[in-house]
Amino acid sequence: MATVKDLFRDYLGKHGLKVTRQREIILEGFMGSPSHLSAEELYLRLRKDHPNIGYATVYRTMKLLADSGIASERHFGDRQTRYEPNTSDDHHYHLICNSCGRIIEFEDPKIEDLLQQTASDHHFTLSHQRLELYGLCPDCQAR
Amino acid sequence: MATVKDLFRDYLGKHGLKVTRQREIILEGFMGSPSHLSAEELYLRLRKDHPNIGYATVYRTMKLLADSGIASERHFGDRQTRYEPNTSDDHHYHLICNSCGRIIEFEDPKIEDLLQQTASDHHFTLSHQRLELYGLCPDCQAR
DNA sequence: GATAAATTGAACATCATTTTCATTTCAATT
DNA sequence: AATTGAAATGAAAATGATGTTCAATTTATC
Repeated sequence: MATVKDLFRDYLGKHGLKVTRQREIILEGFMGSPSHLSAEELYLRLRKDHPNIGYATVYRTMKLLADSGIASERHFGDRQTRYEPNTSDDHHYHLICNSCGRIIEFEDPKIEDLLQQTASDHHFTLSHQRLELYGLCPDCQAR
Repeated sequence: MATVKDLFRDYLGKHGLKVTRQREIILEGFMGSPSHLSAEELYLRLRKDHPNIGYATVYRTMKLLADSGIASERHFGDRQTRYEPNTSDDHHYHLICNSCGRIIEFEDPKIEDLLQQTASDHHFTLSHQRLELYGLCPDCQAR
């Protein structure tokens, strides 16, 4: 089976780009971290084991991961761009706690259908979608 | 009936803030412009008739409009924060063309119900939500 | 109208991200 | 294994949206 690493190598090859030590390290670091990290957060994590990896390289590589379809860019409330690995069963949405920042993912085929229907009604062809619910999680309500 | 202007004055008064010429000009400019303008775009528009209004003042006032509930901040694909007037019949969503940037608003009570249901399932109390569909509008598909 | 507190505008600060550019690395070839 | 040209790297500087500072001005209240 094609691993994510293979996918990335493929993508690089087909675009005249090179497989480098840094890109492999960054991909591994990304796959082995919790989802929704920002480029900076990933940089800080990688730094421990790889103090020689540059800030800009992490930014550049995250863009490549997004371009290659391995990751998706996400924007939540704050300023930073966050990345999450793309799963094959694509569409999921987010439930975000305003207080503790907890992020819960969920899916809903019924919602998905309705969204697709709406797009069709307006004669749009959809590329991607964003759905986020913000509120207080049970724990934070308790306080 | 209370106009938006009255609402804003009220808000300012109750918070020990002052009604100034600039704030009134900015509010009027905002209400008289297409929705989804960024602070910078509004600044550029206002500048024509009011060359003496400062950049920072527009930013500050837009924040006030958001705080007072008159406007809502929105983040679409790009970096800029955009503002839209708050209507009383709150929840609507956005359909955005990747190519020409056109923004279409829509509502859907069925979707709204499903979202509310999802939040309940996770014992979340919702504060706000964000739903955006990105794709190509009919015109841009034609090209 | 005097007064104190809030606001303004211009310049500067900030924060995430991007770009520049000299140096290094990769990969295809001799 | 050495050559070579294109692409990548890292450090520093640039960028772009937004925030903040501070002296000068304006507003609301007395």
